[in-house]
Order: sequence, then structure tokens, then C-alpha cells
Amino acid sequence: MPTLEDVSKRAGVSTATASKVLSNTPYFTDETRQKVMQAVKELGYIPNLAARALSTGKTHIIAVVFPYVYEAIFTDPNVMHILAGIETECTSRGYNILLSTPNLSANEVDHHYLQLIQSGYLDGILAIDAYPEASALEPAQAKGIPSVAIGYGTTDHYVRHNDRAGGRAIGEHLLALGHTQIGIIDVPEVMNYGVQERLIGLRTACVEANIDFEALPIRHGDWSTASGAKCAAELLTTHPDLTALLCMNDRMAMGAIQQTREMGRDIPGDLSITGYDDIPTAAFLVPPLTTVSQRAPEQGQVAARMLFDILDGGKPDPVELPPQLMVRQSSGPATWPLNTM
Amino acid sequence: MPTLEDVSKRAGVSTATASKVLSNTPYFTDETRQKVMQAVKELGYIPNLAARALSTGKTHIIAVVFPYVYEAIFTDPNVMHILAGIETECTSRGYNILLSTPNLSANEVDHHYLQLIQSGYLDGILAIDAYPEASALEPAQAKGIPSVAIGYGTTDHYVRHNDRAGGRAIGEHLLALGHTQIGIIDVPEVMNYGVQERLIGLRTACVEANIDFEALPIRHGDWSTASGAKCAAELLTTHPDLTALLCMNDRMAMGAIQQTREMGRDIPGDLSITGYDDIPTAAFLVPPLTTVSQRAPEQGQVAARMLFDILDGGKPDPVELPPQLMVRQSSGPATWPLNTM
DNA sequence: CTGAAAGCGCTTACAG
DNA sequence: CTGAAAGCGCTTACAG
Repeated sequence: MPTLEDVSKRAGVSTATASKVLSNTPYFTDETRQKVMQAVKELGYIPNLAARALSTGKTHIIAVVFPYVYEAIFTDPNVMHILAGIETECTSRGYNILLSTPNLSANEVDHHYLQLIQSGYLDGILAIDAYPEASALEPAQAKGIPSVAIGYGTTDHYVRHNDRAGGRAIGEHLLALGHTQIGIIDVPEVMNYGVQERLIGLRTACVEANIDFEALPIRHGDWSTASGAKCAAELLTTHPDLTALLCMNDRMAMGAIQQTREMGRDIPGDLSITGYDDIPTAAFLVPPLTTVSQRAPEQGQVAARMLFDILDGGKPDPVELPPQLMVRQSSGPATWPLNTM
Repeated sequence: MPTLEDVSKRAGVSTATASKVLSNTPYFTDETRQKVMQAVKELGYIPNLAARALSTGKTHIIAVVFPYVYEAIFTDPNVMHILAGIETECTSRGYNILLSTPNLSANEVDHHYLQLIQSGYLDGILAIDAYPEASALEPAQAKGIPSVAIGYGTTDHYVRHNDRAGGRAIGEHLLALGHTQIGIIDVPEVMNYGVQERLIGLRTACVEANIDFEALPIRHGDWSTASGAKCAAELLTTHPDLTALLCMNDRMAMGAIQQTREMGRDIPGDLSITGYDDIPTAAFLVPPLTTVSQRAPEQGQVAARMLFDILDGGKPDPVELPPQLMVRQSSGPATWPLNTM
């Protein structure tokens, strides 16, 4: 591999000159400029990034951190869409993405991760922080590496979906359709901060509609389709008067839809079902699912932009992306239990 | 940040000694070993990877390359599962993953990508090569960087799903159920090499069952759910005697299922529908989809292992993973058209 | 406008 | 068993 020295020799200049020409420093004769470029081309010279990194302290690598706090991250469409958004932005800026999936369980620290953070390899970090208690960014902050959190972290810089507004929006949607007997399928509190927020938003919607939120029946799933089906079965059995099922993610909603049909009830004729996330398949379920989009690609893109802003010396404000209600055919006007009997 | 020199000073040894102790070189007094380790701990020393990379030529970074040859890669469950498999293997080996998504369109070269490849930053490369004509690994091979292809590349080292066996398996399944009037939904030839192979396998199955493969009606979609619905509508309209629809991916199968139901036909009572890929939702469609698993996570894991084998000086043989037929409820015994009239 | 030289932080023959 | 010293390939004050 040709080095800068090879280039400078061939061009008949010093390595300092060659280096500066390559980094577009002004004040150079067109002639020397030409000579250097010529040599670069003839030799097929490509700068050695490790050397450059050592000397400048900049690697042009930013880490994208997906903590293993919950099951299969690579299967989560939201996570993947966030990654896609990040990728778009980083590529256009000439930055490379290093993927890191540390194990953030409380008892043991992920040594590999800590080493990476402190290795000097990273110009910046983008991390998904599902909840503050398990922030992937703490070590990064301690080391002073520019970082922005996606979700509910503890950093100054973050971008997140406005879950509270999302919970409220989906609640208002159902309420506006006349539903008052709404069953809720969520997950245990500990698993997700955003879900808490959505419930608060939902409560607000209920209060405003004079519905007793606390009285609504609720079951805890684990995000999986199977758990959605199970929760739906329980809810519909114990509360036959329910006219709607509000699920905290689309996969549980899928399970609920399947279960409901197996129990012989029509959707949305007899029962409305809503999801959350707007995964790609949501629009193609039978019936197409009413849900809330978290605008994941935008989250990723905005986060990346914030990071570059920090890298440029800026102090970007946090961003909360408003939810996007996707009304489709799985929700419809409430039908009184009497009608269906 | 403390450097090796800080450590050596504190320990009262040379940097050479400190370095060697840290890399577990034998022949050192327990005492010096202790002193060094002690200093490391006290200082919180973490080696600078850029410096190490410059001096050893090894970065412990391997690039995972997903060419932008077709639409949204980050949305493709197969691709994501491959990534998950790679991640598992790399993490356990202490390697970091650099994500690269070069634009491999024929007319223009992706400069960023070429620079990255030749930058000395990468110890190895894992690339998805959908078809030989747009191999992401050519530049890597030219530079002599260890690399393995996932799919249909041109490298010595590759791992792929045995598409031919997969096409044959799904064909034999349908044939065994008594289907002879099978409509095919695939994609234009140019888009995917694997699909060609599946069709060859399917033909083999037909030949063995004395079915005229060439006579089977076929429509070209574009992988999307919508295109699947469209193709299904065309096929069922022009060929009302079809008893089965064989789709080249699950998403098109989803569209086909939806369309078929809208046309008032029962699945699998009136019509069997099969997919390919076994995406996570396949099992939860209504009805659950019969399909073929490409075993994507294994592909990723095997590819990573092969790469590490090469890095260790080995010459691993290519691997072809056999398909895994997932029989579910969207396929059933063929019913003669007369029955449904 | 251009160059000599030091330095980034590590590793590795080579000596002893 | 341990160390002095060169070298990896770049960039950057500092001079001129």
C-alpha cells in the first residue's frame, strides 16, 4: 500500500505539503497541487485511517448502541427503522457506523463495551435508552464523548417519541368512536418507560371524556404476538361487554386480532382493536390495523443530526417527535353489547 | 487519558515490558506482572485502539456490507436476521462490527466504500451478495482483505441458502397435497439470483410429478405486499381453476392472502398459498403461512465463523444451508374446482 | 507558499 | 526476564 511518503516522493514535495494539499489547505501553487494529485492518482493512494486517527484523535466512526435490555433487538422493526435513519444521515456525512450491543444487565458490566467507549475509537455515540436505569451512555458521558440518547436516557441531548401524546391520541380516537368499555393490553411496568407515558396520556383522554380510567380492565403481555392472543382471550372472557382492545404494540394487537376472530367476533364490527408502532405489516393485516407511528426513521435521523451538531460545537435542544395516528380498519364505531347478542 | 507510558512509569518498568505484560507474553516475574497490573488498575488505563491498529495493522473491526441493490435493507427481516447472527459471533470473539451500505449501481462507484475498504481500517469483510454482477467484495478481494460472501457472490468463501432445494421442497409439498394447477408469483429475473434457483428446484419437483412446469401461470411482483395482492388478483381472474399460489416471499404471500379473501375464497379450503423466508409474522397470519425458512441467523453466524477461520489462516469450504420447510395452515389438500362451484 | 521535525500511543525485533 | 529504540503513517505547529 502506498503511503503519504510515497506520494510526496513521487510528487517531489514534502509529506507535510502532500498532507496539506490533500486536506485542501489553501496557499498552494496550482502546480504543486497538480503534482500531488497526480502522484496520488498514479499510486492509487488511500490514506490510512488508523494513522490519521492516531494523529488527529478523530476516527469518523460513531457507535450506534443497542443495549440488550430486552429480547431480540434485530427483530424489532422500530429499532431497525431507527438504525436506517441513522445510517442515512451518517453516510451522507461521511461517517461510519460501528454497531454495539452491550449487555446492560445490572449485575455485571460489559467489559467489551467499556473498553470500546474508552478506546479512543469513537467520535460520538448514539444509543437507544429504553429507560434511565440502564443508560448505555453513562460511561460515555463520564469520558466526555459526545453522545445523544434515543428514548428515555439521562443525557442532556436526546430525541424521543412523545409517548404521552401518542397514548392520548389513540385513546381519543377510540373514545370519539363511542367506546367506553376498553380493555388494555400492555406490558409490566419495569419493561418500558414509554409505555408508562402512554398510559398517562390515555388516562388524560379518559378523564376528559369522563371515563373512569382506573376501572378499565388491563392485562400484561410481553410484547409477543402469543401474549397478545392470551391477554385478549382473558379480557374478552372476563369482560364480555368490552367493545375495544387497546394494545401497546402491534404484535400483541396481531395476536389479539387472531384470538378475537377465533372467538367468532368480527373486527371492527363487534370489537375494535388498536396497536402501537405501525410496523410494516400493520397496514396489511386483516383487517388493516389502526395504530400509532413512532416515526422511527426520523428519530434516528434527528439523533444523528444532533450528534453532528454537537461535534460541530453546537448545543442542540432535545427533540420530542409528536406521534402520528394511523387510522385504519381495525377500529370502528362502538356497537353496544346488546346489538351483538 | 492515561497512556502506556504513564502505566510503565508508575510501575517502574519500560513501555515494552508494560505492553508485553498486557498482551500476556510469558517469561515475566510475577512481581513485574503485578506492578504493571496494579498501575493499569490505578490509572484506569485503556489501550488506544488507533495506536494499536497503526502499529499492528489489526483493528479488530470487520465490516458488514449490505449493498443498496434493492429497496430498504433495514426493513428486510432476512437481512436483519443475518445481521443478528453475525453480531452474536463477532461479539463473542471480541470483534466490532462496522456497518456499510454502499451504493453498488453499475454506473457510479461508491467512493466512500472504496476508501473504507482500502483504508486499512478493516480486518475482514462480510457482504451480502445478491448476485455476482454486483459483488461488493471485488474491491476487497483486489486488496486482499479476507472476506466471505453471503449469497451469490464470486468469492471462494461463501455461505448461502440452498435455494434450489428450497424451491423443490415447497413444490413437492404442494404436489403431495394434490395440487396440479399452481400459480406462481415471483419477481423479474434480474432482481435476484436465488429466485432463479428456486424456480429450477420447483421445475425439478414438477418434472418428477409429471406436471408441465412451463404451463404453470406466472406473474412478476416486486417483493411488496401490494404487488402480491395484485398478482394474485390477476392469476385468480385469468385462471379460475388454480388451487394453489406459490409466492417467492412471505410479503407477497401476505398480499395474496388478503386479496384471495377479498375475492371470497377460503384459505386453504378453496386455495392454498405458500410463501418463502418465514418472516416472524408468517406464523401469525390468518391463516398461518406455510413457507420456507432460509435460516438467516445461521447464515450470518456461519459466515462470521468462516471469516474468523480465514483470519486464523484457514481455508474454509463454502457452505450451503439446506432449507427448512415450515408447514402451517395456509396450505392444504387440493380441492377440485367443481367442489367450490 | 513550502519543509523539517516532533508527536500521536502503541508493538516488536533485537540485545543483553 | 527486561529495556532501548525504531517504526507504524499520518498531521501540525513552527520556521522560513
